[in-house]
Amino acid sequence: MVIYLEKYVTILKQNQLKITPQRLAIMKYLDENRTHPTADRIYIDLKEKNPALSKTTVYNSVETLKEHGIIQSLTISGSESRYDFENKMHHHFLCKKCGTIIDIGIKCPNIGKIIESGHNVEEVHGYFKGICKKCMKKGLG
Amino acid sequence: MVIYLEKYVTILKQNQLKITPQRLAIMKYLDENRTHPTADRIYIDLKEKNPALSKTTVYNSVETLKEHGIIQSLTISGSESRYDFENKMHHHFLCKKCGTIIDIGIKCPNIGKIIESGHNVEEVHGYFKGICKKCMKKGLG
DNA sequence: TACTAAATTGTAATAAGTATAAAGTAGTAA
DNA sequence: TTACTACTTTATACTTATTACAATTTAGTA
Repeated sequence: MVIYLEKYVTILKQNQLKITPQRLAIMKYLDENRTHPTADRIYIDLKEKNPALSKTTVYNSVETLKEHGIIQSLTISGSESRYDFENKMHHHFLCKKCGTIIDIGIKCPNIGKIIESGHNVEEVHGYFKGICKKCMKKGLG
Repeated sequence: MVIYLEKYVTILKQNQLKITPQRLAIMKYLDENRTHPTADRIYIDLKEKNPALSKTTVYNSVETLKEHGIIQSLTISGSESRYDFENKMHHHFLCKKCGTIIDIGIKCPNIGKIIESGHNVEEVHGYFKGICKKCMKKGLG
């Protein structure tokens, strides 16, 4: 059992963060659920096995993980933040029909230009919105 | 006086939208203030000259203008939507120090790939975050 | 085993945005 | 010009995401 959490323990140690069951559970959840969940979704799902979990802890934890570059957050849907265990640069596609957020494995080739112009770029977010392939096939587009 | 609003009247007519003083004021404000204001900012500034203005009207109006492609909205800062009279595709840079949102006049060259993969792309948003040129020069980076 | 700083928890507060219903107004047609 | 109707505006109440805060608990260390 513990062996499966080794991965997350290592990551927390590398970042000099305290190893708490809540952080481990959140990291495991995000690693295994690459659906870009909201803080509320994480909370509801993890509360099942850990009824003592507080929503504030979820917010605190994702904030900490984000600050250390362990996870990243998206604001694609506008109304709430979503979290992604993948920390390499990639883009996202939001389907307006089914709400699914799909990972788009491309890099932005424009960053160089922006850096050249004098800005210091720390984060890059590429969001596409429309109707996804599946919904198009169903004739929902 | 009226002559200056002609531009916005024409746009509303082209979109078969009713011409109301509130919509004209909001369009004029967004056209003249390319600072990507929030709904609240628009409301506060326009309320000065039109104390009867309602915040709901601002939300309703920007939503309508957005649906018709007259303006676009950004979710770069996470906590609230911002509005942009410019409706051509361009990207944005948010400075984490001074909060300024700078227009980046580049196009995303990746859209073709996403369309090829079967998705129907309706919106493209490119967000960069970091420290802007001005703040870097001030040594705030 | 005991200590301390950091993390967790529950509650309360804030802020952005939405729902609703009444009142007002723009566009149209007689 | 008038009257009509659908759409718009307004004010208020409500919802939802997130943050603030203070008390309690716990991880890491000596």
